[in-house]
Amino acid sequence: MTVTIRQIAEKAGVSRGTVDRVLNGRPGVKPQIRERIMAIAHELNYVPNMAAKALALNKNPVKFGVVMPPKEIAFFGEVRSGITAAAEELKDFGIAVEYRYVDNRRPEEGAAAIGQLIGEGVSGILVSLMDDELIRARINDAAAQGIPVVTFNSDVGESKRVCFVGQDLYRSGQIAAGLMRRMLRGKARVLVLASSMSFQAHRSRVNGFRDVLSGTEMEIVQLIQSYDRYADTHSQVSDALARHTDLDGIYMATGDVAGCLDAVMRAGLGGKLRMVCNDLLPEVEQWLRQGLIDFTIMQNPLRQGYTSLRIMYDLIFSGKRPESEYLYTETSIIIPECLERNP
Amino acid sequence: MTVTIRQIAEKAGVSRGTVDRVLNGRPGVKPQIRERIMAIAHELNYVPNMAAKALALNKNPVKFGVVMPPKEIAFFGEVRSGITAAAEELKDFGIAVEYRYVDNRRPEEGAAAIGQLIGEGVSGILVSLMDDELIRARINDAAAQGIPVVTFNSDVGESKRVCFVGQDLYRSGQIAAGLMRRMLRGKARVLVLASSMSFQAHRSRVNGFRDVLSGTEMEIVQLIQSYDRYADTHSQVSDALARHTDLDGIYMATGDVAGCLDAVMRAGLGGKLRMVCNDLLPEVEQWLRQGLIDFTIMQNPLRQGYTSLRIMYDLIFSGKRPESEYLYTETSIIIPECLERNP
DNA sequence: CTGAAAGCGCTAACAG
DNA sequence: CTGTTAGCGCTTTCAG
Repeated sequence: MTVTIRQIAEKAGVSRGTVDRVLNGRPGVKPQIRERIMAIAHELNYVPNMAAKALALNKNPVKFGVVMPPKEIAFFGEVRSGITAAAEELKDFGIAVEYRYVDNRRPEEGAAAIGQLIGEGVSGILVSLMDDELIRARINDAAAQGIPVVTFNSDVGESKRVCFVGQDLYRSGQIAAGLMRRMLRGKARVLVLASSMSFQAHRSRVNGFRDVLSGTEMEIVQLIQSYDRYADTHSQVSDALARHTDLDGIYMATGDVAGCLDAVMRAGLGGKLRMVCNDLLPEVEQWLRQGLIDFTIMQNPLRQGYTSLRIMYDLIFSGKRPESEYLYTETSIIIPECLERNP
Repeated sequence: MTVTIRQIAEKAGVSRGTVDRVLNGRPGVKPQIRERIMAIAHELNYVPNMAAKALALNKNPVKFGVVMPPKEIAFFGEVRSGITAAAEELKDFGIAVEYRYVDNRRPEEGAAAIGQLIGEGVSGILVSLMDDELIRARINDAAAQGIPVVTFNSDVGESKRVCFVGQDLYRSGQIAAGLMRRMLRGKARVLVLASSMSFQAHRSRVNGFRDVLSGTEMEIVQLIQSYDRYADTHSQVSDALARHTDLDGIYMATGDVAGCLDAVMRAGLGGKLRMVCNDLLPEVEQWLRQGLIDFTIMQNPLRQGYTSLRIMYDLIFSGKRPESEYLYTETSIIIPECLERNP
């Protein structure tokens, strides 16, 4: 029924060892034989048996490296749980995972970590780091040595990574707009808050939001960039609230949610404006429950972690390349009723 | 590092074969020895190696049975995809899956299918059938013979199934109420549509909805039960619309969405009432896009299928019982912006 | 009731 | 460059 390496060997008139070499791209086989074996494998529709592979690899498991921000940051803790969940499932299947936690504000740290992992002979690397020249260079180094890299949660654009696993930011902007529309029917005026439009990643959400609203009577009265700084956010939002007294809602695409909310409260507008933000930081959960924020749009950090490791596993063990360069994890709409713990 | 069956054997002064018998509850070992081996296994913290198990089982894989409505029903097609996805991942790990598609309106068919699978010697059964006495009896038969049963998507209450994998219906009702509140602030009057309140499953959603609204100024003006019949739904909703001219929204907990929507359209109220329903049938997708329905609350059929098979696998292969009797899959809030296929 | 041995499909180390 | 061999940890005969 299922075709094995041995059958290929017999049909090709060579030994299992040789077939193994060919199938795993190891050196030291005459090109002719190599081709013949490949042809036969193809013809017979050979699919390697994972269990057997795993068992044989048991002694020196394949090592994967992970470089990410410290797991103490709540969000990344979740991501890591996803990775460990996948690792747990695959524990018996010949893999080991090596984590490196780095300060994401210091690209040289991340780059160094990647370099180290390459040195240690890992077979693949998962990377969640800022989009920086140093990082990109190391990713390309790895790729050049045949070590696949998968970026997760935040992509490193233009690099030679195999794929990116994370949120579709543009879509999350679209969804935010859809929610606003459903709350504010017809003519309405909204404020948009972003940390900075100069990064592609930050722009995407705003673009998604804008594109959906462009077909409606709703209007974006102002776009605030406050670089994630509380004081900056607070003062800019306060100004905007004073200027646009007829405001109906605020979309916090990125940036400091606390600064924005405090400004709204101080202006005595708590609960009067429709507010949509992203992710589920503890403060946000509070505000959601209090009705100060209406919706938050969430990434699924757990699945981001889980998926990235599985992708890497499938890539290394079955040579299965991901279906697309961008693997978007679901983004979900959250209201407090989603969070209740029911009996 | 990792402890093997052989180490246990050595420590106990018996052969690997005996240890295997004990660890897998096979008969034919003296109670004393059995206990001693168990003790040592415990002490050494033995965890079986899945890959090895799988490989050894390769010749006669463990068979799982699945009894469910025909996969031609869109929803169940999705569920099945989840099951096959899990089966695919586990293909090399010593399992095979046998499907039986039955007409869910005829419990005797389902019961017969379960009986057959038991006869064929499956090691576990996944069941998605109506909550009926015949089904319950067969599930209990299986359980009595030591064959674990997992129900998915729709539970069979009071049966000896190991656990249920599916949606938290009460919560989906809560979420619906939460969405209504966000669209209709303050005083508002809503209609609730259900197919029948005499089944626990159908009641749950309505209860969740009602419980959330009970703390607010919103009011349920009427609860319609129309038993999933189009004509019935259409006429009852039409009547209700005529009677309650100040209606603000409709929650379709279960029941015939088409009948309800047609009545609303005919009354000239298309787009004027806030509407929330469940699941994503093709018609619903249409109406969502047209703005006739505001939100739909979705189960994740794919994950329901995937999870049930994994649960069964873990149960059989590692003896790991699920954490709870109820394994709820995420329920997500859908607006058309969630469905756009972006470039 | 228990032990010994063969084998699941693949890899790796050592010979040739 | 290629073949041979000895496992990986567990299950499953077949003897005893």
